[in-house]
Amino acid sequence: MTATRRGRPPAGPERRNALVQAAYRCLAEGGFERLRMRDVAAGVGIDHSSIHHHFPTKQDLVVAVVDYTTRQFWSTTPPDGGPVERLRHHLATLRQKIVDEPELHIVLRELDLRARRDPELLEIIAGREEGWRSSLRTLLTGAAAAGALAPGVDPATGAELVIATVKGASLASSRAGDVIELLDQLLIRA
Amino acid sequence: MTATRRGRPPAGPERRNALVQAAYRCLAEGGFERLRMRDVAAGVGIDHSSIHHHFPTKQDLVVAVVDYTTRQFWSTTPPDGGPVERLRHHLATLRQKIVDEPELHIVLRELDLRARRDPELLEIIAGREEGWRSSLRTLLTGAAAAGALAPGVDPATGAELVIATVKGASLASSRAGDVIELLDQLLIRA
Amino acid sequence: MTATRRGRPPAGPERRNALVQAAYRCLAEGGFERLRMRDVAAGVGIDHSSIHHHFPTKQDLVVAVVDYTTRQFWSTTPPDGGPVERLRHHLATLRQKIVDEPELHIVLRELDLRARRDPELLEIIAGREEGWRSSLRTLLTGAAAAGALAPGVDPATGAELVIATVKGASLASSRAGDVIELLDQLLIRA
Amino acid sequence: MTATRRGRPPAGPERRNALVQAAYRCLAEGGFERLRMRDVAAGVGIDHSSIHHHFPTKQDLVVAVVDYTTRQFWSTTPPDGGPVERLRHHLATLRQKIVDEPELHIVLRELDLRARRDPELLEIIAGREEGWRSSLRTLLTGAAAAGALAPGVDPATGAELVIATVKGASLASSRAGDVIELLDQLLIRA
DNA sequence: CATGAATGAGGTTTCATTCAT
DNA sequence: AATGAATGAAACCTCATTCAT
Repeated sequence: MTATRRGRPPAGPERRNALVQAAYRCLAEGGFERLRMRDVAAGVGIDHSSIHHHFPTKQDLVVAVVDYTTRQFWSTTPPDGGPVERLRHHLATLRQKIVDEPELHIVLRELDLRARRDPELLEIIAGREEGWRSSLRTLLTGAAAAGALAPGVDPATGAELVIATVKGASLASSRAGDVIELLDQLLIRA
Repeated sequence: MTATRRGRPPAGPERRNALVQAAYRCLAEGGFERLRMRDVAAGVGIDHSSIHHHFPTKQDLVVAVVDYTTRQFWSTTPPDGGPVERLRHHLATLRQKIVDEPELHIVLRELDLRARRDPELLEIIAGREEGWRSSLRTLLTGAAAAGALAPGVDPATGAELVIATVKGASLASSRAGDVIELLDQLLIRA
Repeated sequence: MTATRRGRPPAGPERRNALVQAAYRCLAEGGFERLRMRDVAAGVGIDHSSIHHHFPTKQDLVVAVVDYTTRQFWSTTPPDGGPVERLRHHLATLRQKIVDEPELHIVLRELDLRARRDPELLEIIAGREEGWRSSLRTLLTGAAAAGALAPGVDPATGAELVIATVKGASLASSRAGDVIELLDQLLIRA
Repeated sequence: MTATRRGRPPAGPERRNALVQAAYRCLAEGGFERLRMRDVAAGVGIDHSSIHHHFPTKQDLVVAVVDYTTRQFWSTTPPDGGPVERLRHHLATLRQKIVDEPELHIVLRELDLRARRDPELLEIIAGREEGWRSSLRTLLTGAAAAGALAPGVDPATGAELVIATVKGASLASSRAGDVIELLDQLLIRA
């Protein structure tokens, strides 16, 4: 067997990922306000000073977490089908994710707030969000062309509405399902 | 005589309010992550150890800020008129406030996140939000009765949609105006 | 009796001075290499974090020590008499100080080296040394005018020789007495 | 064949020397206060943990640097000629070295201070200095016998004066030239 | 009420060193 | 020999809090 020896944590680049995920969990639990290098280290079972071997500074770790978290969110496999179906599917996926993984969205909201005072994070997050935005616009434009959009809805503004509602709904995940369903209903013609 | 002493900053309950407002400003600028008793004290020009005469502990100050901030938000003079007009007016007021005072809403989002780990805050905030919620329901029910609500919209769910959208829109105040206008348009029949 | 209560360290500006002197002692014992805020604090019997109440940063403390140490050195009451007597007296005083308080000069050498990488210290030290230098020049010029200087000695260069020899001699205080005596003998005509 | 392996940095004893010289450069730049194994390793392009294959501990490296540095200084080829010429030549050489290589002397002063708290270094340095001292005494005794020494100068004390002045002068290399020239002039009869 | 001094827990980071590979 | 990962002690600094004045 070529398995790694037991009793030793498997080092290598996996350790880096493990740290990022541990930091993500800390963030989900206590927000930036309570993000401590010690706790992150404890999360993977190493000494807190060892983190600096992988991430020279706390900010470096934070950046990695932002990258990880945003990637986590915007990695949806786009389905086939017409624009209306794809839009519906997208909204359904969002709804499902908020219900299934509420922490992910909580962390994303935490990032939104942090980015206001951290240009480095802002750049990453804004970049990722821009991808989402343009994707939404494309879907809405397609739906509009198919005559399936509620009348008088500008696709660009519609995209903003979706983004805003999803973000706001994620702050109260228990009601998020109904909210997004209603948004779907109002936005797309039956 | 109950006159304030001459030559001294007017202490008393005004000092308490000043501290709360200073804390609010700190919160708007740096979030809970960077809320420091020292900075709050500096904001009103007193020594940081003096805060404890007004608020025994930091948490006490935070509670007071939550009270102040939520009061700030839900202090809208309800207009006269029919339910539809009142609903429209309410949405317009929300839109205006987000655009005019974006920090207020940022602080409210900060509170939303903090409340997840702070039952004391949760109670206050949830209480205030419940007021907003029931008020929205009343308006929407009235609008529905007047036949002015989009068909198939449950007033309770509609209230949640408004809350979610307003919260999410406040995270990007520059686009909030259009988003809430579109929400109005989709929700209320012309 | 208006004496300060026993059992409590007498606070006030004395504490600041006590810290500077404690830092001076640490410096004398271990040099900058081993200068620790903890040890300085222990030297006056307070918690190490309390130092920051008096000196926001370590560098601030270091600057204060430099000020204290250099002041310590260049505070010689100039005697009356002719230039030759004053010069002789000055050299005798230097000799005495090196023998009596070797640590003072060790610390001064430590400062000389540190100042090479610390512009803030350099400014202070260079300023003080310039005072010494010009004072030496004056004395040597006076001695030259009185025909008491060794022939062919430029007062300015003579001042540098005194400075260099004193500094070097302080590195081996046990031999410093004889060295400075010899310097006196070579520099000043009997 | 004892040839070095191709394509690899020539390891072996050369690596050891390279490390010592890198450490010397670090010392010249930042003193003991800022001497870091990491920086030394970076100076020769290897990982910092690899140093320990050549020097088990930092102190071992320091000892090697002391040996290297002191050897650097006292490796003067003694010239032929009479004692007076040899003395003059020696002083001229010292002057030249301070002017040409000021860092060498700065490092030596750094060592003088460190040796006060490090018996191991003290032994090495004192041993080397003793060689210099006795050599100076011999030269001065010779000069005295030739009637070329300033009257009333004890060779032993004269040697101390030279040592002290050279050390002190090295702390301000820009003025060292004139100072040592004046010392020569005062000590040796024209 | 306000302050200055002090505290102590805890934060991030640094660094020499060790060890398996 | 060299490396990457980990360690643990220790460094400077921050901050809410307490207390005597």
